[in-house]
Amino acid sequence: MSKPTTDQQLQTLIRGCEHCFTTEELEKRLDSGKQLRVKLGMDPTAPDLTLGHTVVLRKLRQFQDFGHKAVLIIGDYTARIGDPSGKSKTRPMLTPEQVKQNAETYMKQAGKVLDLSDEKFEVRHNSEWLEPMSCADVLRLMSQMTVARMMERDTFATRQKAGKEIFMHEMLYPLMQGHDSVMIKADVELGGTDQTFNNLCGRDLQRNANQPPQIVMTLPLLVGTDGKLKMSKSMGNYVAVTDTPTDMFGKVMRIPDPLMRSYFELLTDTPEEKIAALTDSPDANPRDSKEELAKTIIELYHSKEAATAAAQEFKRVHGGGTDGATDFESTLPDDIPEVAIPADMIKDGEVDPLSVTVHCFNEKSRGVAKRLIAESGIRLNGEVITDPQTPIKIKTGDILQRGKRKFAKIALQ
RNA sequence: GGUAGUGUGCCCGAGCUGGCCAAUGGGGACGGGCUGUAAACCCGUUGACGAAAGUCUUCGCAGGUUCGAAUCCUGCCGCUACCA
Repeated sequence: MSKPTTDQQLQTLIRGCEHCFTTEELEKRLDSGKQLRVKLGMDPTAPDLTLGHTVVLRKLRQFQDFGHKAVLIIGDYTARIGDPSGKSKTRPMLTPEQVKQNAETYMKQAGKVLDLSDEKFEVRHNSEWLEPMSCADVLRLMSQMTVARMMERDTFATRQKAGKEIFMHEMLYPLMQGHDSVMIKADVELGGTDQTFNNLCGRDLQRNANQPPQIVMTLPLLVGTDGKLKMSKSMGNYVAVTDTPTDMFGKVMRIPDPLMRSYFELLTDTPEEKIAALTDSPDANPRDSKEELAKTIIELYHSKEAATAAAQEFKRVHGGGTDGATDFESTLPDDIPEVAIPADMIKDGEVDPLSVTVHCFNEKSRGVAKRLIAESGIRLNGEVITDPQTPIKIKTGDILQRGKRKFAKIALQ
């Protein structure tokens, strides 16, 4: 394939971005023909990647495909502050070992999207230059920003308004992140829209350091499976890139319909016309469109076969209008975790319903198990358990079910 | 440093003229129903132990008053606002 023209690159790169500061600069920089250094910051505290992370990673990959270099910054030093965008208060200080381990996991997972070859990928830790800074260095850094400008930042502004505390050191975060850009001479920095301020900071600092300011491209935040909040691990509304095909399928099928379009746009390469046909057309059956979405995503992180298999399993388990095979056995998912039941829990082949429930599903007390049973939420081989008192007969291979989608395969010991 | 206010269960937030408070309400979460395991909607549950009666632990922390305290008093700590 011949080298794509500046214009082709530009069109592809801009697509899907929320903002680009500025497109003209990007065009000029691409036109120079040199390999651009495209920066992406990574927080070493959250090693499990979600589809939310992949939105930015996919963009980075596009740059790589055009021959540019991805520069991953591991924010091992900035993690000590904690990004003020997050709500979490004090962050535990990470040991170098933890950072290393987290970074490895990250890379392993990011590798599903990125090209990790040396000529297109570089990793740096920001402790490399932040750690040795003297107080004078920090003063110099701080003198480049005014309080007023800092307070413009939405998270600071809203917190201020809400009467929430803001700590001085938090204001250092954007500066440090910007300083990273200076140190690695970034041409472009990518990030979610919540990073806009931080990334723009880099432009100012670079300008002051007589560097051409980086182009800042921000990508939309992926809404989580709950349909409301930004996808994040802490909110539990995420799909992890390491999720099994079955899990991915189930989670994607459960997203609210209106989210389909953005998922297609941000997470897949599906061409616009097809997206329109699947999501906007009145003929499109939303269920089928969503299945298509789920399969497309699984293909990206697993394989085509896995995608098809997951779809079939889903149909079978949830009886999506198939041949009426509704007996209990045939509607079980494939991968039910096996739970060993300790011998002392069993008496004459019977167990106390409360104990097994707590044991199999890790409930936090017998009280919640009791409630679940009272609410007809616990089933043994498809039969609802009605009385928490009556011991139940149990044998290896039995299926205990909690709610709609938690299962455990009994294994007596 | 001064003055005023405030600190409640996963979160927000009532209660605070003492007992009827394990503590109203909302959100979230969970379970059931309806569905396309979507959304919306309806019903229910949401401190621990107990079959239950009941018992225990919980309203920033530590003491005190009282038959009895989330509620009153004292000290401490945190947060907020105004003033300095």
